[in-house]
Formats: sequence, structure tokens, C-alpha cells
Amino acid sequence: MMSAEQGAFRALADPTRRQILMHLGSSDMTIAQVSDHFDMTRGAVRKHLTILEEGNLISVHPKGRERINRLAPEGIRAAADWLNYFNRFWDEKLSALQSAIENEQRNESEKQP
Amino acid sequence: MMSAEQGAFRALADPTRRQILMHLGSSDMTIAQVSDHFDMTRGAVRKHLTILEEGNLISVHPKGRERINRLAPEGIRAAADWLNYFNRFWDEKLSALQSAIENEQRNESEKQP
DNA sequence: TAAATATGACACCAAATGGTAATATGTCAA
DNA sequence: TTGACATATTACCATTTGGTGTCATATTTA
Repeated sequence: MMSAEQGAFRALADPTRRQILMHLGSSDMTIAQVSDHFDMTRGAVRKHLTILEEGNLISVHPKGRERINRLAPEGIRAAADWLNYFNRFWDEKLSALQSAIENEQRNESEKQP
Repeated sequence: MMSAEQGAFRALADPTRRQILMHLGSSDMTIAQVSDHFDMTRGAVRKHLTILEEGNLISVHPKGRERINRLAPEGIRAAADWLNYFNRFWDEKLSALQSAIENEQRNESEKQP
């Protein structure tokens, strides 16, 4: 199939889809409501929503003849967790640099007793 | 041009590029060193590195006939910040839910004085 | 200087992507 | 029950993407 990150990152790559997520942050929406915010056909918007669902960035809830689209945490978490690995990486680099500077200063002060 | 997020998310969408980032987490590498880890031509790897650079996920440092590729924080930050907006969103929802539960319990206890 | 090495620059190809339009299906409401 | 409405399905199109191969250029190094 597709790893959790792959589905999420693939979905996040398109600016329209990221805008859809922002809109769904305000409230859940039907396909028609989402496509009101965009200058493209409902068909195109629906395709984007399908890809967002595949990435677990939204969940879809059929209700009568409508289809409610709702923001979902899972995919966002998957992507955020992946990125967080690198933030940890830089934090460590930064603290290593700080230790080095502190040692430098300690050595400097020892030179003039 | 391209917004900071767009470049970063576009670059992150491809699994090969995400793997490259992981490899560069271990150490800086030339194009040849990066492509040693993949079953594809140097040309293909170079294209991926270009897209990573455009997304500010790596910085490139020419050194003689070599080209050193190094992990860069900017793009990762841009993407992580964007995703973080939604994490904040859910944290608020969750705490609102908890408050609701607490109020519910308080109201319950008031029923039997 | 000549050969080996690392990369750059193209042209090309198949498949995926983002969009359209037309038509069909299911559901609500007068 | 008959429209009207929301969505589903399908076929089609242009562009982008991820890959290849070939040849050129620049830099070491024997």
C-alpha cells in the first residue's frame, strides 16, 4: 500500500489541498461548500478531497445525499512526527555547539590565572 | 515564485527525497555518495537534490569538482510550522472537550446535595 | 600533459497529476 | 411522484514528474 507518511506528504504537496485543510479548520463542510471557496469544478475539488482522505488528513461522513468532510488528526500527526525527527537533530547540533563554546570560554579563562 | 511551504512540501512529497534527507542526517554527502544509497542513476539523484535545494531542505556547497549537500533547517521549519497550526487546533478542541466533561461532572454532583 | 573523476546539460520517454465535461445515481421535498 | 439537488462515475486532455542515456565541462592526480 502506502506508508502513513507517504499518503500524508503526497496530499500536502498541493496548495489547493492545503487550503482545503485550512477551510476545514473553521468547520466541517460538504463537497459543495468546500468548492464554493475555489475557482474550479466540484469534480476537481472532489478529487482533492479523495487524496486528502487517502492521506488520513480528513475523514468523510456520508449523511443523506451529502458527504461531510472533517479534519482528521492522524495524517497530520504522521507528517509532523516525521519532520520532528529533524528538529530533534538540529536541537542536538545546537546544544553541542553551545557546549563547545562554553568549553572554549572555560579554557580561555584558565589561561590567565 | 513559490511560497516557502510550497517548495518544502513539494520536495517532501517524494519518498526518495525523504530518504535522502535521512541519509544527510548522518553526514554531509556529495552527489555520488548520496546516489550510492539508491538504485538509480546519478542524474536522477541530482534532480532530486535540486528539488530539495529549491525547497530549502538542503544547502549545496561546491568544493573543487565536488558538490557537498547538507541538511538545512529552513524548509523543514516552514513545513513543521504549517503543520503545527493544526496541532494547536486539536489541542484546543481537546481541552474544550475536557472542560465540557468537567462541567458535566460538576453539574452532576450539584444534583445531589 | 593525459587519464580518471565528479558533475552539468540535454533530449527524450512513460506514468502520474490536476483539471474539464458529460452522464448517471441516489435522496429530499413540494 | 416529480423535480431539484448533491454527489458519483467515466472518459478525456495538457502538463508535470521521475526516470533514462549521451555528451560536455571542470578538476584532480599519476
